[in-house]
Amino acid sequence: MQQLLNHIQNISALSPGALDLLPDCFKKIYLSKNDYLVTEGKVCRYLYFLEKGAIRGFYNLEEKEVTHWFGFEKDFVTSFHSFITGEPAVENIQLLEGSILWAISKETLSDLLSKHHEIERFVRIAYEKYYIRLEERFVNAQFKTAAERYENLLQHTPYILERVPLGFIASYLGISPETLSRVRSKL
Amino acid sequence: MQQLLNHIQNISALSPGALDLLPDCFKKIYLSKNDYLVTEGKVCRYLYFLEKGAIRGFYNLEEKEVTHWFGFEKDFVTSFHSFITGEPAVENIQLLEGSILWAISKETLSDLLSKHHEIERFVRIAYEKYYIRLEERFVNAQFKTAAERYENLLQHTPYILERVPLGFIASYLGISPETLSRVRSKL
DNA sequence: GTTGATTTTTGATAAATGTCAAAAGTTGGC
DNA sequence: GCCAACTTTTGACATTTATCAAAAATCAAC
Repeated sequence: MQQLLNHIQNISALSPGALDLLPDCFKKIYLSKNDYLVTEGKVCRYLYFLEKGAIRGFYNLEEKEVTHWFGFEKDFVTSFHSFITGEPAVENIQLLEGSILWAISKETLSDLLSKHHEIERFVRIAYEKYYIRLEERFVNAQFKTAAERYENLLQHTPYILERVPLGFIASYLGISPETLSRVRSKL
Repeated sequence: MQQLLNHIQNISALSPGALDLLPDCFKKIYLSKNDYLVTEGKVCRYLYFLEKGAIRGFYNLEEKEVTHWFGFEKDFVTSFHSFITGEPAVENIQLLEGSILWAISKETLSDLLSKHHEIERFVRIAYEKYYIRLEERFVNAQFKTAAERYENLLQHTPYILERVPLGFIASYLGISPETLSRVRSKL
């Protein structure tokens, strides 16, 4: 819990009063490798903070699993579209390692946001960071070659390589495992 | 101005008190086709609401202009990364048509956000909508073929075709103008 | 309307990446 | 340690998309 509180404080300082409310709002969850956190077709009503572990988001596109993001320590994770809109998730979220998470329900979060400007502010600022991160990935995905995307990953998020099988990374980069293998052999 | 106020109310209801503050916070701007709103290398200190007109964001990648987004009526536009971080913009924003915009400075907006929970809330909700929009584009960009991306545009944002030259649209879809032309001839 | 500039299309070819199949390597349970 | 399952690599080939060049179409200013 302390790690979550620290992470929040890092993004936007909260008053002791607001901070004290948080521990009761989150529920600790332990999950094993390969467990599912979110399943396609079901509404995702929780936002999670990943304290320890690794996780991937993927969906099934024409018989194939397409992994489109990874989460690690200190990431907030959820099926964002489903969580926000209340529609069924189109993606699955699965554990890559045994993990420890903290879950907050949409209702509890909404309540916090309504009652505490400083928590609303924290979320607003967190969104800015996540938006910028996604924007970078978007540009990378659409306008760079397979080799450039891989080099970019090496430079900016090399820890992914240590913790995720190459097949998932290939998918994450939008290339086939064979192409990734060839890109890697030429470096 | 009324259009801007309506649009904000549509996203998240504001009290009359908060709403009354807004007109003085925005400055009306008229720009002509081909004018620049944001230029690469300069810090972008304003957020804009596009009341009337059309606009594109692009950057120069290896001698080539890469258009990565369009804005139309009722869109908030800015060089988001630069506006949020205060770093120089890496992109350019250029008018595709003569346009009417409302500008708010970062300082003015920050002030509103700090003083009024309901405006912070509105921005938080607006971010959610923009995040979901970007997420959809990301998945589309990375995991669909050229033809699928074009068909997706036809289905979801056909008005872009009416107002933007095909060359820019090709770039927006991440394909060459020649490929776009061929995709179109087969439908 | 004519003309020059720009955009779009068409054709030929090249480069990047995907697919399929098989071999090699790795991993985890027993 | 061994075996079965899974992942990664390698090779041959197919497909998609880019590039270059030129023709056709469109646009904008006079």
